Amino acid sequence: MSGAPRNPADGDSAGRSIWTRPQRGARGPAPTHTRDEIVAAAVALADADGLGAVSMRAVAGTLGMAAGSLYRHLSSRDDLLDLMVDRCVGELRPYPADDGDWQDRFLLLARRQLALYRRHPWLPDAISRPTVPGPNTLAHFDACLGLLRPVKARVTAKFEAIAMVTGVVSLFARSAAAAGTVTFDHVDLAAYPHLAAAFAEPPSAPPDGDLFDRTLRSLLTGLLTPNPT
Amino acid sequence: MSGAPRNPADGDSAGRSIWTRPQRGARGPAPTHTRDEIVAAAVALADADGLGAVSMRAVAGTLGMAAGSLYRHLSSRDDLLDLMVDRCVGELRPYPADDGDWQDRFLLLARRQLALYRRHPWLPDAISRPTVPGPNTLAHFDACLGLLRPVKARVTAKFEAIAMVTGVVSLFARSAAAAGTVTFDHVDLAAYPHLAAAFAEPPSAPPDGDLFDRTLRSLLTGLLTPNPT
DNA sequence: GCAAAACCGCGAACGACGTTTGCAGTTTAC
DNA sequence: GTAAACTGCAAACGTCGTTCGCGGTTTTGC
Repeated sequence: MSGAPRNPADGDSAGRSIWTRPQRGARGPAPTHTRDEIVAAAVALADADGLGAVSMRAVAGTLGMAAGSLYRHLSSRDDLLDLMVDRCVGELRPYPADDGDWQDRFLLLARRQLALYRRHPWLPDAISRPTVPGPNTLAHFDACLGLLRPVKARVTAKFEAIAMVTGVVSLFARSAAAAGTVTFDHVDLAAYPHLAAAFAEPPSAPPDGDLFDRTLRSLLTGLLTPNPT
Repeated sequence: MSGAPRNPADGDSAGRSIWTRPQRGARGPAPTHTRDEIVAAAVALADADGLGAVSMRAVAGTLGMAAGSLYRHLSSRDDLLDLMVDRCVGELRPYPADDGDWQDRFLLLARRQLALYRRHPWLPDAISRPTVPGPNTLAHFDACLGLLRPVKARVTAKFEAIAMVTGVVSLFARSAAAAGTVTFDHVDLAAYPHLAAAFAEPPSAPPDGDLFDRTLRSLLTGLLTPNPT
């Protein structure tokens, strides 16, 4: 009988999170697949068919291995999602240098973040979920703090601003992904006068400036400006 | 043999969505539970243990019925979630009157929305999902448009502003629900200098004014103000 | 060198999930 | 009064995340 230990670093207190668990044990045969391969396969699956397509069986299947074998590399599907998130957040590198106008730099990073979320539409869903931040996520956060160094504000205010900007970027990505999904067909507009009036207007094209830019700029100045209190 | 029709209004083109499906058929015995009872039970379950606790078996169980029987009232779990959302959005009534300063009124409604999301922490998750808007959701949207009537802006701009405010309220609710969840323990801060510096600061309490208020105000003026373009 | 310990991948299984189906019983319409 | 429509139930299907025990492989310690 082989006994209790089934996973590397599965002891009482060591390696509780993915980020501290060794990629492979030091004793047995070489794994046929690396952790990176697994995460890459999962990301490809999610990019193609959404988060729901990332099942243990599907991920293992594209790699030609059995579903249970995945648990040699990670201890749960949540771990896999955490790894996927951090891998994609790594695409944000390199971060903008922290010189010049801080708001411009910050917006540049936010725009890159938006592009990232559009490239991986499942990312907002994977992030809005109790997550253990990985090295790339921490580095991104650190870079944001670096960009905000010239700003005179409390640290908590900066934290809040970063979180809010990240959240708003998610909203933009989501609304772009869901464009055309919401339909008001087959709705009796009689009971909703303002809605009916809105639809009666000529369907003017959206020629306003850059909504993303304007939104984030007003958000940043609102949150990180020495407010009169 | 009873034949094809299994659900009320299950024909070819009628009653495709919950909102057009009749609550019960006209022919058979009286249902032992109403649709409202089912939705209320599901909401109670979600309030207590989150969206994951809302399984067909659990909902049916608390009502003393079999899981499959639920499909006499709705045609999928997604339908149930849509009903739950709309039921809770109904708690936003009555809407503020559309006189006085429109920004104040709008913020009042947003604050009520935040309270709603805190009362039902699963709501943001249930909303961020392809959803068919129910009557209460439509009424809420209509009320928002009513409050924005004195604003001189394109309809699309108003739509965007409403969506953005709703999204930001979700963010606030989520961040409040996840407060203390994110932990930076067991992280080697050496690699993240700005993060380390931030934690080195005295942990000043958050005595800033009203973050919610400031955020939404700057957002609204940024989105609904005649911008110079 | 050699045994013990640790690790790898596999296939089968477990419990929970959403949903479907056939059936017996009940109510309404014609 | 008969046929159609509806209700609820128990059982089942397929999928999911996850666990378990098994042979086979590699390293450790002597």
